[in-house]
Amino acid sequence: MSCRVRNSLTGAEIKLNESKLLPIKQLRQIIHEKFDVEPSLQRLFFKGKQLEDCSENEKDLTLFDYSVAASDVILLMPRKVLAEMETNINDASPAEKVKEEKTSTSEAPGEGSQEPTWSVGTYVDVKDKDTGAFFLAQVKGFKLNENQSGEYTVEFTEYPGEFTTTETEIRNIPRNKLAIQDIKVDENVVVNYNFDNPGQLGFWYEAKVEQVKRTTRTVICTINKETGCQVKNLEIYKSEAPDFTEMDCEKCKTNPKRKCKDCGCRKCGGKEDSETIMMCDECNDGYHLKCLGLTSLPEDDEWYCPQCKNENNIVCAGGKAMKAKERKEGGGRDWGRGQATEGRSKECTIVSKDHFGPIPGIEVGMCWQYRIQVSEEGIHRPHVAGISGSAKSKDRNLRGCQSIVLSGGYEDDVDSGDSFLYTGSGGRDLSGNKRTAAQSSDQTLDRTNEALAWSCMVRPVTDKGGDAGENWREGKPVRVVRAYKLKKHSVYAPEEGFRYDGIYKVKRYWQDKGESGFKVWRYELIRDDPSPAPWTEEGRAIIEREGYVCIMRNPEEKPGAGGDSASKKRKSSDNDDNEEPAKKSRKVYEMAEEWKQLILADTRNKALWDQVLEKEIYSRTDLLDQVRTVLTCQICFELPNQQVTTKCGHNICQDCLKQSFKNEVFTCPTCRNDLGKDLDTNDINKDLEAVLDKLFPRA
DNA sequence: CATACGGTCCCG
DNA sequence: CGGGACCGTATG
Repeated sequence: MSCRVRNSLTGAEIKLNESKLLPIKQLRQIIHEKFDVEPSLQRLFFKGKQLEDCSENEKDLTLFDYSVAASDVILLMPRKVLAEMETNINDASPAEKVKEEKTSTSEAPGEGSQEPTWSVGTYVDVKDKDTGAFFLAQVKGFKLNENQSGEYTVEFTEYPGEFTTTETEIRNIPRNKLAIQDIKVDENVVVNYNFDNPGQLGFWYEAKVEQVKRTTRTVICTINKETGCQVKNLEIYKSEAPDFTEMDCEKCKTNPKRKCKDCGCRKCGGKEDSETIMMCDECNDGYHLKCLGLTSLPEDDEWYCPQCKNENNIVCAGGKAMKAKERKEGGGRDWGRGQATEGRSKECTIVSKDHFGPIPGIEVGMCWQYRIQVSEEGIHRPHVAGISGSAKSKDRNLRGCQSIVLSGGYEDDVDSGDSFLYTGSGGRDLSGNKRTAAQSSDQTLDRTNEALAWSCMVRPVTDKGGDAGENWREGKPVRVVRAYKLKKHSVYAPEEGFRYDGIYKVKRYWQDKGESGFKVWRYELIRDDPSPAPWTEEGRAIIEREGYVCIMRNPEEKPGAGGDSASKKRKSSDNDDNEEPAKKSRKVYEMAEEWKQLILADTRNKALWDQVLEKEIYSRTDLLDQVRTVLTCQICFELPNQQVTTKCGHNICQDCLKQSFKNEVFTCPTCRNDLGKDLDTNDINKDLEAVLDKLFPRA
């Protein structure tokens, strides 16, 4: 056995020539000798696990127990005895004058009298030169080096001794978690990643986003020049890198005081008056208005720098359009950017994919702008298909159709509200990558057609059809959604979007000759739902009372046009004092009174709830997203279970917390505050539990 | 791998 | 403004 141990903070490594049965206790002794770190201060990691001396039944654990193989590397993270970390952990107020401390490194600032970005005493994140990961540290001193850039002395919380580092290696502690929709390609973010064992908890790194996969809520990014690192959405924070490092300029090290044409104005190199720097929509280079000879912002939405304007005789709308042209010859069309092809940003998990019957939390009359949202809610999962279900499940009870959508796409459909005639799918020529087409052949009783037949209580299911007669209610419950497009054929269609109309049952199914002349499968469904239908007076009253409105996916966008003009012409300036002329009133989501009461009752999380409620929220989904974002347990990255609320105002699963304490990690996983050993891990926040049970009902 | 009652932009 | 072409994506 010849594995290695690496000291994560110094980068030093030792090679072990011991047996696989080396007890962890003895490993600690070896490390003590070689690295001079006492066993009690050693935190040893392997494949995301922290090595422990013995198992629960007091048995000594060995390298073998952790499956450490030759060529593997065990990481040593020395732990400094946690000094009372006092206050101001998150108080990284920039550019505060350094107190005239006696620190050996503190010299009289040079003539430029550059001020430090971080003051002495501040807790910050500092990049470890060896691993590239960021660790909590305290600023101890500051001076200017010969290159006129700042040099700091810092002390890591978990490692003894002082280190010098440069401004570019220091960040404010990240504390803004990013929702998946707020993560943009090419942006810098802070992620938790484990190089040895991706997917497991690791260290915090700064990463550049390559790709956002909203379907799986994961992000592919580049960490330490290693591309393709996959990170779960909930582990991603906004980078707190100071503004001037946003591009990480190679030339000037993004020093704000130095002129640089790469990261400043292309013409003069200056970085002052950043709010008057315009960015070219083609090459993204910046130019001062004054350097262009302009006094005000141009009227046009797009703007191209002199170079790009000259290079392209036909001014084209930037990268996107160019790419579309490259993709396909002839015409240069630009498809596939719409909601139809966007993919899901989340998946309903409160019920399984093959769940029959209503979805907890989804009421008759609720309405969404796009099919994809209906899919996200778990009501009707397929993206395009009208019938959801399978007839091929091993478990006969799972054969059937969970849901259908009435979209008016089949001419043989007849809608009478409380009952309707539905047409099966297929019999269409979809070649040429189409999603719909005219009937051009006979439909067969397979796939989803067969599934829908299984929803009728008649057995066996055969291509002779079936009629349940009086017993129609014994069929499987089918969730029914009506689309606005149905308006053409039916008065029961919603005004806009896709509306959940409740449970229907398949009374009978039979083969018939369709209007097209080809054979189609037809189904009669009858409503069987305790909630009144949306088109009845009673139903309308409920919709009114509960405030169900069509939930828009992009509330910012006008309902009509699809034009997207990201009008961030200017470089982000911290305070936009030129207020937009009174925004059009948008429909804001009003949550049910019952929810509000429960939330108010959770007084321990008042700050957190205030934070959620002060945001502009447009829909129930929106609200749940926000709640999920602020409440996610930072250890397991799920919504907390049996959660304990810390004094610093964060929520952790009881089990996660206990495990953390067992590993002698006593810092809050969210803000790294010292939780102290006196936090009662049995003090479950029942008030929060009540809210979570209501907002995220379990199946 | 084939299928699918979306959604968008282009064009007439 | 309406119809045609056709894109990515979830599902079985």
